[in-house]
Amino acid sequence: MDNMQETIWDNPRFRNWVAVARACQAVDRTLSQALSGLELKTAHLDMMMNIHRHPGMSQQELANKLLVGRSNITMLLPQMEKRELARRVPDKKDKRVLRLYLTEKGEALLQEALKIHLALVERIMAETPEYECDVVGAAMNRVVAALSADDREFPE
Amino acid sequence: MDNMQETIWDNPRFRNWVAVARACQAVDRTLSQALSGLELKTAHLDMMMNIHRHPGMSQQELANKLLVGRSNITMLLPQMEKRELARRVPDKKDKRVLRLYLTEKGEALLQEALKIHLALVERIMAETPEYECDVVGAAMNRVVAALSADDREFPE
DNA sequence: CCTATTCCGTTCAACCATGAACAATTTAGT
DNA sequence: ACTAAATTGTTCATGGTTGAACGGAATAGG
Repeated sequence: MDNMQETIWDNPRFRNWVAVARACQAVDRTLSQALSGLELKTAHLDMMMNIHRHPGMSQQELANKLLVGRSNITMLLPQMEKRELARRVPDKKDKRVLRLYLTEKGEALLQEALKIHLALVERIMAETPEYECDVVGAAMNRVVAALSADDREFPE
Repeated sequence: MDNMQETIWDNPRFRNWVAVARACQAVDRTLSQALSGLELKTAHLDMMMNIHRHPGMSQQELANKLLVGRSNITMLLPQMEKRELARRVPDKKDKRVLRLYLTEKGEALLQEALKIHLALVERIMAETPEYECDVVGAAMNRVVAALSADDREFPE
């Protein structure tokens, strides 16, 4: 009768999601170590990846994409500006917003970091055939969609 | 010619892994909010899940499973002891180790938290057929295996 | 038996992330 | 035009996480 509490571990969706969370944490930790040679934190890399993909985005838009608070962006940006990896340009139309761009130095460092990141991803996915990777990615996109449906709009 | 820098986004493994990391972060954030009603943090839930599955484990073993430092366990445990959710029992054989157990109150709270967690997982996985969930879980287990192969032993 | 090494848990200082409160600016309602 | 509400970025106090250094305890090798 007490096996009711055990039932949850036999639930396929639950057990498999736990595997996802576990893998994600392990990869994050490994990536952090791999990036230490570039004096780069994963938070900075995530920012640079998004600014690279969407030049001129505001801090608010960046915070939404990274799923963090605006204050987080405010705290992290000065470090990147001092290293001359990114710039904040005031918007002409709206004097409240600052638009973000990567410098040449930032783009160069991003490429180095992406090489490391790509190498790690290919190592952990080496045993997984490409069509299975697509199945995984599609499932994860549905996860994000399911959450953004209720929570709020989720721009892409 | 500058499309070389874009190539990485076209890499299936990289793009799909980014989706995994994104989904994981979104779910973590949503779960944190969902657990706030129980006055419970995800870190505490992870600890309780592992202690429930492996009663009598040491703090060191717990830290290894959670992929965190030992100090993290030391900082978190007193809060749970004050709430009478867990106990630390000195080992008779080895006076260095403290063995961890959940109290009745802890087990009860864990069941409540797992209901919330399960409901969330089933919501985000609702659109994904069960056999695809297994594909995802198997791929993630290979990820952990690939990392633990080089880094260190990874007990399960 | 004695010493060196290893292991477990703790402490502490430094670093990060978070969310509420705030000033400046824009937008909406009337 | 004018006030009220909403938006953007910043500041700050709080709490969480980390890694190095430490003391106590067990183990290995003479």
